[in-house]
Amino acid sequence: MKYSSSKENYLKAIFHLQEEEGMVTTNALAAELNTRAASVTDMLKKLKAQKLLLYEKYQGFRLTNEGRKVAIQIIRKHRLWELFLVEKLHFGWEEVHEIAEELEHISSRKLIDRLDEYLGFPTADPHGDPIPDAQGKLLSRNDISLMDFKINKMAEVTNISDQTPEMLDLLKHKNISLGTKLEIRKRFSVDNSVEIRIKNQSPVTISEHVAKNVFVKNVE
Amino acid sequence: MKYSSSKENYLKAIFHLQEEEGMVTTNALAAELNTRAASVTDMLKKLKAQKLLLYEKYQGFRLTNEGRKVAIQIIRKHRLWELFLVEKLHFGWEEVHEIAEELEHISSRKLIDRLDEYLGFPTADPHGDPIPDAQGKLLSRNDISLMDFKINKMAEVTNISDQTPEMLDLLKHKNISLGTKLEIRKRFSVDNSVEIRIKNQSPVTISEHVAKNVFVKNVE
DNA sequence: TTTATATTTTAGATTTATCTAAATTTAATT
DNA sequence: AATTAAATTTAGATAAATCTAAAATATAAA
Repeated sequence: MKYSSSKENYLKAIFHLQEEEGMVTTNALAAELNTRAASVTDMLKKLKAQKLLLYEKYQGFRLTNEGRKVAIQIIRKHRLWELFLVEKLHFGWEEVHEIAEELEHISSRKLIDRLDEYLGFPTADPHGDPIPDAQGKLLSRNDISLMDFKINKMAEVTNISDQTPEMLDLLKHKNISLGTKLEIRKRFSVDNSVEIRIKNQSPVTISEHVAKNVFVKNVE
Repeated sequence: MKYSSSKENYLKAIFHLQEEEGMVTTNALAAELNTRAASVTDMLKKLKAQKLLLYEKYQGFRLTNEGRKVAIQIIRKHRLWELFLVEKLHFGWEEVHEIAEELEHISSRKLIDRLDEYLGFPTADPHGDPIPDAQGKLLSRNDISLMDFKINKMAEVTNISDQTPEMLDLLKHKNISLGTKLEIRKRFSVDNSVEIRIKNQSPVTISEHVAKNVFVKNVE
């Protein structure tokens, strides 16, 4: 089945909000898609009619299995294209999102499977997000915000969720990038800032905002 | 400026018909785009309003410089993507057209210039058609239909304009492909068929239809 | 050059995705 | 529990791209 770019964007946004926020509301979805609540309601009805969404008015909504499947395929395409742009065309990881927003709607299944193969069946995109495989299996990310990570344990940076140039500038300055190994030395409850230490470097402090947007995983 | 995929398709089709047929008519354009004459008229008005087309009703139409420029950029994108699909993702040249029809509407200029670089600034796509450069300069194809080629002179196949599976099947069977060197031995005026001979092979006859769709260039 | 035919254009609908403003329903607060 | 506020949905419009059927224009044939 083929769906319009607009429908695909709705499915993807619902999927993401479901994952991250648990609950999805009409308003949240409107904000995410830069549109109006009324437009969202219109589309929810269409998605329901196509059995991509379980929806009763005023009672909330969630993706059907089919809707979820479609959303995951879009995410797969988005992330594979992002990786292609960074790895093969040497784009910066901060500039690929927008282009991938367009590329993810190219429909050919064969194209995306070939691209996957060409890239060596990668498991994560340039931001560290997992790439669903051809069967739509999405490895759950076992990473966690630095904000929530335990103290005095070695962590490895797997993901930066805020990709603004300002954030990237700060991280570069502090020598933090994907793969950086560090540990939390101290938390300051006044402002929720944390002091971290990168291997063989002197400790630095990062703000709550930064800590919330840097994701790490355990390193034994 | 950004134009809808539909507008881009119209511009491209007008450009192609202009090149190949000299004159473009509303009906021819409708046929090319698998749409109705009335729809074409509607769009012609919109293109005129955007100064992409010179058009007076009932008096015919042609692209403005701007319209031509846009069309050439679409063609550049189409051909670069086709080459990418064949060279990097190992698609057969007969299966890439449809996918490139979608990819050609991705808007990022930087993307296409990077792709161009990645492919080594190629000058022709997998069908032998020239790829316009970043400045929109389109090398004129110096090839000619086998139908019109002179007799008893060595020719090299540069292009197959009818890409249907039936045509490709026939060409494969007769050992004709891009780069094949052959010469015309005889023309039969009854049915406009031509007898050709590929180097070191016994002569074969091809129909008018086939000869019209196989393009060749001179070989000294 | 008039008539017949073919081509092109207009008029009026339809579909998809949007919007604003008003109405409805649910949730929160006194 | 009644009222207010917030969230959601409906009603009615709009813009883009398309369509069919009818009208207008141009071209070809008698």
